[in-house]
Amino acid sequence: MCAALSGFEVLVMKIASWNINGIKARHDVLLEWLRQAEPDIACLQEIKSMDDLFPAVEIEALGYNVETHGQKGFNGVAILSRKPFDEVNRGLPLLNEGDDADEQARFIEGVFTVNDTVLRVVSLYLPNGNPVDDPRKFDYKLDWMDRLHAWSQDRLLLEEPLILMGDYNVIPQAEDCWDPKTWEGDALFRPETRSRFEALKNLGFTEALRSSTAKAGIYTFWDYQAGAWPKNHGVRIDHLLMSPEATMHFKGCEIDKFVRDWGKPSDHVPIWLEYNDA
DNA sequence: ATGACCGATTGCATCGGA
Repeated sequence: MCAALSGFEVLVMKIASWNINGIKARHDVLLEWLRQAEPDIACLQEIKSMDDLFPAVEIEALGYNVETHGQKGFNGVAILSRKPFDEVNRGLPLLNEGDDADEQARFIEGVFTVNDTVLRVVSLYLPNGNPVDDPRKFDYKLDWMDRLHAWSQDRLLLEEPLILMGDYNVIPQAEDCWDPKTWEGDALFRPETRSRFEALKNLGFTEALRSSTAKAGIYTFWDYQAGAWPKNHGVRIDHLLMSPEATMHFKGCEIDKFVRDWGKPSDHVPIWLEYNDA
């Protein structure tokens, strides 16, 4: 109201991340959440679909541009945006030339224009890493985190608003899970994993949720098994990391827990931030 | 009573997820 009266418009964008655990199984739930939550940008993980089979028609009918980086059966990420994409980059670069190619679709970057400035948004699905004694799993996870670190160092040199959002498969601290003892030794909670997440943040990122609250027991994932949801045995593994230039626009962070109570839910719930574009 | 999982695949069992 005041902004309108004073002659300039303050707009707040809603930018969300959600591991939907399969677009085929979650199509109707996703559409309902898009209608209710009305995000301006939504980063999706685990679409479990090839690009040309992604059901984009009804999503586009709600006003979204759709860009995917998918593969058959597993993984796969996407970005839905009401703003047009200026640029899309798929896949996280390798650390060294000659390294084995990464066949897994876990990373997509969208570039947008907001009030004549750049906004970069990444949807990422970091490897789970279990079991830790399998190098194809845990070493792959740690290597992927090293690649994300290197890519982020490079991007931060641009000094632009940049938001890295997604399913990190990282429990940052003991208070981010129901029972730390049950997670000891798990790839999501191993010291090698948590120290890499800390190192990534220490490049200069601000974690949206933790800049809003220090409360324990805030979760974004509840396993389908063993009544984890009704018992509130959750973990906080979906994170939003903001570059300094993005943090200046940060207004708040929320988790759409209510979606976990809907029929046929994903095991993750959406997490989103408000981005003041003035 | 005390909470027995879910999604994708060419499948009617297996894998991957966390």
